[in-house]
Amino acid sequence: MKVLIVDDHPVVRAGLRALLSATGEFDVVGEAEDGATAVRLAASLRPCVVLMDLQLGSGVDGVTATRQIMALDSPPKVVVLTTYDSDADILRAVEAGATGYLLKESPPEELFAALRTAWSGEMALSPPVASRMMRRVRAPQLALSQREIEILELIAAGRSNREVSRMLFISEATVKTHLAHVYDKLGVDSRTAAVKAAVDRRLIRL
Amino acid sequence: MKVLIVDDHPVVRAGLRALLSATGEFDVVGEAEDGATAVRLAASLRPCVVLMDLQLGSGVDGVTATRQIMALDSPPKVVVLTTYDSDADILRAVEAGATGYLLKESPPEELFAALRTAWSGEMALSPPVASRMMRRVRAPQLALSQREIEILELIAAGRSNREVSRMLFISEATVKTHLAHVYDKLGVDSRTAAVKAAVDRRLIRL
DNA sequence: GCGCGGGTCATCCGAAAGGTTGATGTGCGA
DNA sequence: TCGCACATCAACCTTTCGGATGACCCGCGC
Repeated sequence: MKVLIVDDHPVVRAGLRALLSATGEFDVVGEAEDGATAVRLAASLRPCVVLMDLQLGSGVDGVTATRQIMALDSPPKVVVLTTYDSDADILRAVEAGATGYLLKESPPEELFAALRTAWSGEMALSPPVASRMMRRVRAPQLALSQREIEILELIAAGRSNREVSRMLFISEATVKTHLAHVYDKLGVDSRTAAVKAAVDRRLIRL
Repeated sequence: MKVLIVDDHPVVRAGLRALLSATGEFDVVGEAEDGATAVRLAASLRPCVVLMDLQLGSGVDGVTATRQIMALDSPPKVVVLTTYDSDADILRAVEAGATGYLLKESPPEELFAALRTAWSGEMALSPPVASRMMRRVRAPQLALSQREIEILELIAAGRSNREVSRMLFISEATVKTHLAHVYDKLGVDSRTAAVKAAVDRRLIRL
């Protein structure tokens, strides 16, 4: 199975290449350290599966790269391999077209299994990720909407309501309304407390 | 050269093992996924060098594990391999007795070189790390005082100025004065932005 | 002694944030 | 088709925050 590795850490790339190659089952046809290279190599090398880290140091991030790869002709499957299991990351990755989402804390066997599953076209989620998604559908009143997460992330980045409103092309009143809903759902009454609560519950990442 | 790998991510561990073993120069004699195991294996396996990640998921963190390993009889060298190059992390690791500090974004050759250098007893710092150290000795005025950090941590926990003032038995005016100094030092103009800046620079933890 | 940084406090004011209520439109599933 | 969640906006009001001052005390180093 032809695999393309995308990670901004050379050590991790080399490690993954060695790990996958040793099985004999996987053939690492290329490596990319940034999003642009990833898209280019995905188009030219035509791998079966792209193993994608979400945290790429500079330039295009993993989600954008995934979206661009899925826009190719007969695109490969994309399996996200990352450190964090925040709602925001998972949602964006799946929305961008990722066929799998697993954590670096997973055992290697799970990685192999996820690559096989993804290649067959099935969605491959590691247990912690799957349980997060389950909790999300079971308790939708505690979950923030994508818009609310989007706004809360900008708040967490230190932006004012006005800045957020301009960045999202909406009115300041709307930002305040969304934030009021966020405060209500998280049981807090200030932006800073909301950020902490959201980080604690892994709804966003700082 | 006998190496012990300490990292909480099985995928990274397996990758590093494959990478190091492939050189023929390094012999991975063991792996540990947490600090306690790391100390135990360092004592029983007697590796030449311990390759230590600072971010261990649960239990003892990498700095503490390093300190405990250095307290052993004829301890091995400890080389820190981590993602972040924050002042606080570097200082704590070196203070704990680490002989090397390199980033996961370094090329594999640098990793090999650092292991050799550390084994020979020399300090091995990757270039970005070394430059951070240099900047720190040149610009010590960027550091927050203990009191300022104490207040900023409460702010990061979502407390209001009034709550902080009552928790620290000082007036609200004093809290505001301290915060104004913090904003000035961090180059921001709101509490949320200050929290983000401080977390980014590892001045506080969330 | 004097300067300097740190910690403490106060006042005044404008800007920002938060609470409340109510309204409109859209999409989706029962 | 009827709700319901979501996203959008507005007006009003209170509280909080942030900026600009100025002041006092303490410990430390030159």
